[in-house]
Amino acid sequence: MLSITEENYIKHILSLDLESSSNLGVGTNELALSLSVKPSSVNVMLKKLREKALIEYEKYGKIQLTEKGRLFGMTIIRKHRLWETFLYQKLDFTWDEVHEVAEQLEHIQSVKLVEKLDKFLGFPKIDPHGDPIPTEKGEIKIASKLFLSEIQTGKKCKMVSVKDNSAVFLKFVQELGLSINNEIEVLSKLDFDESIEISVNNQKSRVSKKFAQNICVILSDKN
Amino acid sequence: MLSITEENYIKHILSLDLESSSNLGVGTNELALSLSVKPSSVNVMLKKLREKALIEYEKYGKIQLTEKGRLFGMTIIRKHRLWETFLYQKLDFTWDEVHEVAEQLEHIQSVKLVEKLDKFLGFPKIDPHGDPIPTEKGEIKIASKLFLSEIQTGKKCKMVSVKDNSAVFLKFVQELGLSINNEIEVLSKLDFDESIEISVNNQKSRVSKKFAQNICVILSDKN
DNA sequence: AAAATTTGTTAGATTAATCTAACTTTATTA
DNA sequence: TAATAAAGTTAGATTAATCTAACAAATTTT
Repeated sequence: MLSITEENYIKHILSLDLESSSNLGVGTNELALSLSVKPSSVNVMLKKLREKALIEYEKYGKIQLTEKGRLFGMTIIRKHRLWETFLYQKLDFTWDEVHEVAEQLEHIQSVKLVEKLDKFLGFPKIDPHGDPIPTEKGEIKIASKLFLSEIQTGKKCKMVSVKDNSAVFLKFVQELGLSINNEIEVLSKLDFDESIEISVNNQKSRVSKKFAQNICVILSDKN
Repeated sequence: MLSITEENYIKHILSLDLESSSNLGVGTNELALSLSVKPSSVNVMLKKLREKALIEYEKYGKIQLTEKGRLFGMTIIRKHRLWETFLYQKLDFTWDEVHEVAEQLEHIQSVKLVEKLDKFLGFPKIDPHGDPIPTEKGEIKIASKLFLSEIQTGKKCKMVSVKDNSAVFLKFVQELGLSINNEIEVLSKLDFDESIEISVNNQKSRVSKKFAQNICVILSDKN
């Protein structure tokens, strides 16, 4: 069994890996920054994780998770996102409060607990932030969250969350008739100011790039 | 903030204190046994807890919690019992599975989480084992759990749980028409074999001392 | 390609929590 | 009450995770 510290190293390696589309692996300093520890601490731990066959790495090289390490990381992310869903849906935590508590809950060791929690929540596919919840086998089945600004012209997507959670922003979102689970079609993009023309509920609107960078969506299956 | 280890020390001191009706305090070896560590480890930690004003103790003396320490311990017990209730009532864990997981969950740090969990569960007063759940202020308001064998002749009590959870025992309990929340009146006790005559649902039965030592009850208010 | 910068590593120190082994104090019993 | 047993303490070692400071390798810039 892994210590909480080891779990956090694995989780951060995986998260950094998932963020950077490239498959080159993670650097020592990068990981140290992400974990808020010094690179020398990371270096010590890397040797330990390599011993346990959770990562592959050699001196001055990049860090890569082994299949075992990846699976471990995925179950931690799975637990994190299930707990976030629980806190949000069942305990009425707000959107921005769930992360901190889930950081702790994700380390609870009990396979049965995760299974039962999943069932209790009705086998959710995405968490309150719109991020996909990995399966028991560590697979991410649905498309990952993107920003509306990243969707290609002509494609349809579904709104899953917002990045900015300020009252001002949310009010504007509402005025556009946008809300969670709405389908959005990207009609056109203007090179001039990078503004985007979208269609929601058969109603066309034009939004700025900055706005689109704060709307989180997943690509629809019907593309 | 306390480490998980420190929290466990405080919790065990409080539990040993609550178990032993006497108010003499807890011994080093006793605590070491309860925590599954060596007495020398306890000794080191005692100095630390004294520094933090959580316990009172002097060399070769007994360990006593300060008011601050007692409150801390109570909030850990409160969290433990609330989580046990959650696991049992909402996630369909069995009676004997809840403890192990609650041992981990009790260390999650979030006042808001405890409040919201309490509300979600409908402000329960006792946990699945029949033990009282302390209030936010660290008070135990309802009578503590006793064994049926400890109830005086003529008194009424309410069944809250069983100690033995074997199928054989539970079947026998059922045959007597006994179940959770039933009111039991102790009609008489026989000095000869210490058997007890009880009344449940206006039906009289005679049970052995051993049987009565496995039925957990709380005294009724109407005594 | 040499210099400068960034990135990564090593050695040695520190802290928390534990252990073993030797010792001291307190309590029990013969 | 003296001997024995039980309970409690101390010193010194160990492990995990961190740090600082000095150093080495790789990359980027000039």
